Amino acid sequence: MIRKRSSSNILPNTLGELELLVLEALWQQPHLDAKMVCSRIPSHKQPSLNTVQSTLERLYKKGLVDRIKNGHAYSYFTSVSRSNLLGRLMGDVIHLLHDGRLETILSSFVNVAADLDERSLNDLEALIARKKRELGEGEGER
Amino acid sequence: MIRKRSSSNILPNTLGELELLVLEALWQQPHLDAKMVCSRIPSHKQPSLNTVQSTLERLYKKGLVDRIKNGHAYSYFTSVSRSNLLGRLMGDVIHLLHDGRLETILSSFVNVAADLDERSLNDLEALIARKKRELGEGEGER
DNA sequence: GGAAAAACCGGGCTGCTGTCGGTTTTTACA
DNA sequence: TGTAAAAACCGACAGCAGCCCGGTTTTTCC
Repeated sequence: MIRKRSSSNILPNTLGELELLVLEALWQQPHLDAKMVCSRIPSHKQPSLNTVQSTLERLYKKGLVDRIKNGHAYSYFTSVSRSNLLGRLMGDVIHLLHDGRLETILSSFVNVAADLDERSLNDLEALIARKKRELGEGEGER
Repeated sequence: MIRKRSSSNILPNTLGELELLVLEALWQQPHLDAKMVCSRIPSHKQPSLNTVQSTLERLYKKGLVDRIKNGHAYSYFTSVSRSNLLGRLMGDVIHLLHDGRLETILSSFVNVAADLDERSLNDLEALIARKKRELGEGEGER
């Protein structure tokens, strides 16, 4: 019997359902204390205050929220923006599965974006154009 | 005590480390039996044959690999391409975190792609152009 | 100093993956 | 055809992460 290492989800620390709801609440309205966060969870899945506190604690340890003592209670706020987190998770997924060929990544993304209408594609083009400009200016950086 | 629902990772069925290694092996060389898959796992984390079999079974239930009886043993092969899976996972992440504004999604992605050089951006542009053309043709569909 | 509120601690439960051992079924071959 | 090897199948346990909360301690604020 060896039975040494175990588990290990390849995307480290994926989000749980409640964790997401909590983040959602804090993105919508930063600087809430645990009680406030709790009251902003959709009523049909209202957990207890303690549960919310556990969750906030875990998010804090993960670095997704930060907090400051505000009088008697902690005041929580997200330390990453929504698009920031989205980018991070996409980065994880990509890193996990890319095979070195950019084509793979790009076409996957464009297919994901396939549901999007034409305007979205235009938006994407605009963003790319901007990125290219930045790339051109900043040359030797990074 | 209520203690009803529990857990629920918001991204359902994320991949484990071994699962990924197995998929990797099958992408590289489809139609392997369990033994073959096992032998293609990097030696520093060689699991037992049974472990690999369990993993294949789980991947099968998840619909990520398929198999056919080939003589005495099953022959396994992936039922999703790498870029397909990548797209699916990205879709999950996006679905999880998008806020309705496309800008959020797109800018996240482009930032992820920030590491990419100019040629990548050109590739992406080309893909978008193609997508737009498809969109133009297929009009009233979907 | 005492009550109320918040933080903290610890523990139970679930679901998922990794890890196999042991048993049954199938195959192949002598 | 009978038997040994190989593969599938079954079931079990460990570990971890997330959910869920009751109870205790600490802090605050009159």
